[in-house]
Amino acid sequence: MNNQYEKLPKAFYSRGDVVEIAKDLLGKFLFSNIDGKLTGGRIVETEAYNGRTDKACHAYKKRTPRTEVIYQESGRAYVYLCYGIHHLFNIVTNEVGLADAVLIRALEPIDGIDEMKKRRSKQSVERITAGPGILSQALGIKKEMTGEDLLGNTIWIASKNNDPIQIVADVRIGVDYAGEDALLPWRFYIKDSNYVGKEKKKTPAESRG
DNA sequence: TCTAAGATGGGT
DNA sequence: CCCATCTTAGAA
Repeated sequence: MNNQYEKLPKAFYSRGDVVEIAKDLLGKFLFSNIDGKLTGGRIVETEAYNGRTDKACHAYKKRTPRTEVIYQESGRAYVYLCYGIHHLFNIVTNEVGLADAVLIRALEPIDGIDEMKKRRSKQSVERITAGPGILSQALGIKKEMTGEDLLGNTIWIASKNNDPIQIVADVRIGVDYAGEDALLPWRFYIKDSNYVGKEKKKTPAESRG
C-alpha cells in the first residue's frame, strides 16, 4: 500500500461542486515551505463558498481586484486580510469564470510544530492551527501569497492513505450578513477532532435575532 | 474623497 | 463584553 504523501492533482480542484470539494479536503494535508521552514497539518475543518448562488461568498455578484483570483484558474490560493489583522487562506476551485472557493478553518498540526509554535508565540499545540486566522500565521501564509499555485512548492495540499473519517456538516461561522444563505450547512469538520475551532456560544437574545 | 463593515482572535 | 487594525467596496 502507498503510504506516502501525494500532491493533489489539478483535476481535484477543477471540479464543479465546491461543497463536494470542501468535504473531500477533510483528512488531506496542507503544507507550506516558507522562510525555509516546512510546516503543515491535517485539514480538519473547511467551508464551501459558491460565487454564483451564495451571498456569503466574496465573489457573489462582485468581480473586483480582490475577488478576481477566485474567478481565475483552480488550484490557487485566495488569501485576504480579515478585520485588518488575520490572513485567511482559501483554495480556488472550479473552472475559470466560475468563482468558487474553500476556506480552510482548522488543521491538526503534523510537521514543523516547533516552528509553528514560534510563529504563534509558543502557544500550546491545540492553539496553533485551530482557526482560520491562526493557522495562516502558523504556516507563514500572508495575503501577498494570494494567487500562489498550489501545485508548486510553497503552499500545497497532499493526500495519503488514512483511516476513514466521520464528517459533520453545520452552518458556516461569521456569515450572518448573508441572510438565508447563512443557514446553508456548508461547514464541514472531522467528528471528534480536538483541533476544530471552538464555537462561540450565542446568547438567547442573539439566537432569537 | 469618505466611511462602514468585515469568512477573527485574544483579553476583561 | 470589548477591542485591535486596515483593506475594500460602495456611496457621495
